[in-house]
Amino acid sequence: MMTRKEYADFLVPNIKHDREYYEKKYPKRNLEEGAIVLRVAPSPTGFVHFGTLFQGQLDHNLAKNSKGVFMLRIEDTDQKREVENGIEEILEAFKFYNITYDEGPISKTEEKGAYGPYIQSKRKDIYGAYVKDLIEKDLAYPSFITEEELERLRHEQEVSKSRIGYYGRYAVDRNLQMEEVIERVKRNEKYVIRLKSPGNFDHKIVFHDLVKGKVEMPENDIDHVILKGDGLPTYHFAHVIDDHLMHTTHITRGDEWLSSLPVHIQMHEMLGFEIPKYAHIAPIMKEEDGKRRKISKRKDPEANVFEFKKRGIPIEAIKEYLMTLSNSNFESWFEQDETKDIDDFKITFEKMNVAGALFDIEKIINLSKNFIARLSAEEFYERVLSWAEEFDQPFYELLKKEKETAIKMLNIERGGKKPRKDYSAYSDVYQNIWYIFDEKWDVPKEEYEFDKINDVEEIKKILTTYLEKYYDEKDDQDVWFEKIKQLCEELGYAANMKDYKENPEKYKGNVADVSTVIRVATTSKKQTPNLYDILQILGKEKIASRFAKWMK
RNA sequence: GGCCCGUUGGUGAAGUGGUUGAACACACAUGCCUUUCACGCAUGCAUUCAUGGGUUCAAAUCCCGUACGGGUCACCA
Repeated sequence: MMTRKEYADFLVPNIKHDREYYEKKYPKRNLEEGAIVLRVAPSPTGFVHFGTLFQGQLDHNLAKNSKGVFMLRIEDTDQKREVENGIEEILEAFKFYNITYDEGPISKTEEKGAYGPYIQSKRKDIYGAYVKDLIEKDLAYPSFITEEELERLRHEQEVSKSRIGYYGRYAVDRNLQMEEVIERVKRNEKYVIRLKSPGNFDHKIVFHDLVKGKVEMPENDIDHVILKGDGLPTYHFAHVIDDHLMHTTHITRGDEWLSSLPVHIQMHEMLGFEIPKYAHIAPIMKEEDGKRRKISKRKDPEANVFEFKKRGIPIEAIKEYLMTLSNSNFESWFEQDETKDIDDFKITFEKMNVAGALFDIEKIINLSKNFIARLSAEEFYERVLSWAEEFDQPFYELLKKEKETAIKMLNIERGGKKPRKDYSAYSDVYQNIWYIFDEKWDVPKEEYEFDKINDVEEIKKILTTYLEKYYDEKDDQDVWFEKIKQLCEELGYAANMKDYKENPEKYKGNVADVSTVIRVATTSKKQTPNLYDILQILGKEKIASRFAKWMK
């Protein structure tokens, strides 16, 4: 006959330390009053999800503003779903988005912080210690029931319209005698460890969630698996143990977890742990066929944070968006002074929306446009350059070679109170500036976007007259435009729009039409930033050679 | 099906019983400015807060029912 201690050791063998050891190893944190401890805990099961970033940003902000601690923990207890490089991708994403954590893995083998390991698969001994403690106290038991049997039970319950699950009279293994268990284990039968739930479904528990407010739910009476057949814990158990030992004060997580709150509370109680505060965050939604659903890794490319990097949307824009989703009053706070550090905004749980917001790429693009417009030409250039290095190699080479021209081009109508807002991402740049580079300047005549004036003789006349009689590199913009007007008058076009609108029949056309001819001849496009600036960047020689195509 | 959570314009939302004639931002539309585009400026865009009932002198705000949407009921997180 075994003692309960020996029994626990028999069921969960090779555990080096006991519960007391770990309790002592991870003492209470010495933090300031009001400091909160949070963690983001993604699973390495694929690309990094937008929601993970959202939560990371949120937790980081909350921890920073309370002088608390923000941790990154990797929840890799599902070996079947784990993907190669999953952990590295998470680390990389946090690094790229510049969301820094105080504790957590910094590579697959290294980590920082005194409450680790921060990768769950490395915490097996810890979970084992606590499972054994529960078994000793007869609060957990081995269960031999197979998946097929469980499936049958489920079916039975469905037919009899009973509540589904392994609980109460259905939880037959909870009554197994020690002798029988030992016998079956020795016969090599597979088993898991289940919680011996003391709950009663007819009893209600009332809980206060930081986001959802008061929540009332039935007590948990299901004997959930806490240790799986592979020796790793389930999420429920790992969460309770880890957040207890890491002294997490506030659990932020997606609201899909709300319904398992009763289990988690129960586990805390059974283990004698203090219950942390919970904040169940609404997921980011997506609309499809008039229906809303959670944004999904599989169906929605924009759920992958890498997509924004690839598209060249500044991380600052993404972060602003995330902040707005967290607390909508962020926007007006930030508007007052867009140079301030967004981390200084204090997010509060109270202001978080209880319902899931629809993902809005238009809003992100708008934020991105505004952010890019505020950048100096030099900084914008550097950002585009490093983006191109990774995603558009030929453009990268060109930018490097033609740095000065590129910066001049990016600088048009930049700075000042009302900057241009025509770049929504780094990937927009090439299509807007390519024509300034001689290397790219080889446009077939049919691609020129001449508009109202498209008669070759007339074009030739305008260009020739302009170049020979009016164009002077040294003119400032006002003089330059005066001369364009003079050109118009000489050739029978209205020099200003008002005159033209009053008496359109008196003129061949107007100053806009004439400007368009010059614009198209130099850039091939009828829509460009300020023509004067473009002509200045090119210089007389290049202008002349570009005009030449039409002057033969 | 059981158990939970939610519902204010196309979108994010403000709103916590009475100056709400429902802020603000994005999107959209129109106009102005203008050498094109972009910017900027102006105007418009929910006669009403899913819906039915109730409480109240007064409801988007409080209560109840209904509908719809979402989540969960795994040895996945």
